Amino acid sequence: MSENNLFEMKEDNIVKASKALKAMGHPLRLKILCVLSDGELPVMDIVAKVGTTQSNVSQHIDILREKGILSSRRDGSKIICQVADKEIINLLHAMQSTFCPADL
Amino acid sequence: MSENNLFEMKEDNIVKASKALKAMGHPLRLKILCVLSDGELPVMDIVAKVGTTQSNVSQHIDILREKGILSSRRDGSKIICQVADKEIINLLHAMQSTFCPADL
DNA sequence: TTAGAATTTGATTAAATAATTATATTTCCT
DNA sequence: AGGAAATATAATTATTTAATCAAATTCTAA
Repeated sequence: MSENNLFEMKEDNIVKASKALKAMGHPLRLKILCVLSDGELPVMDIVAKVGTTQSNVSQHIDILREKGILSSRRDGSKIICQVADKEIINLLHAMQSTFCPADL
Repeated sequence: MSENNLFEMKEDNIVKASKALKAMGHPLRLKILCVLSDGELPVMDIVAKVGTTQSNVSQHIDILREKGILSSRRDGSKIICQVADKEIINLLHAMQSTFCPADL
């Protein structure tokens, strides 16, 4: 009987999930998440790895933070960033096997 | 030794995945995928379920199709749509448990 | 072969997003 | 206190994206 669609088709759930997806669906932001996939890094290191300006990275980090996908803490003068939780890491791995199966 | 970031940090992989994510990261498009999560449906039925115009749905379906997330076939006068493959379904389930854990 | 349903396409306009540049803030160090 | 490093914010402009509406296709069935 369970005619149960994904997200129960509840508007709130769908909006929430689509916001998170949109946040991850920008090449620079996805790259930032990938760079953080095996550990936390200060912003300056992320900037060095992804190859754009500090300001640009900072703005994108903010977007990821707002959506709860990335978290950060201060350590002295640095802000250390990491993927928010293990669920997101899992999700990233699932995406890798979905979209880049050849690279396994 | 394996300093291996997700997607191997290859630009191509990242661009490809982020495009797919962006395609899913729109509330109407995600809703369409959810509606299709337990089976194929003709466009008109999708329109009825998601509540917007036929033209709008058609355009969004097109975007999903372009990115390989949704596939369709003709059956008589109708176009029947379905989620492209099981990997995508899995991904949608992973997203549900990541973003809507309360609803399990 | 024409009428009519189902779907797509195109044009227009409105709205959201992104990159850039410059400026501000915070913290550390001396 | 004052200067330098690390990060954030703001304003501007360019680009994308979305919704709407009208017109065009494609197919079916009579």
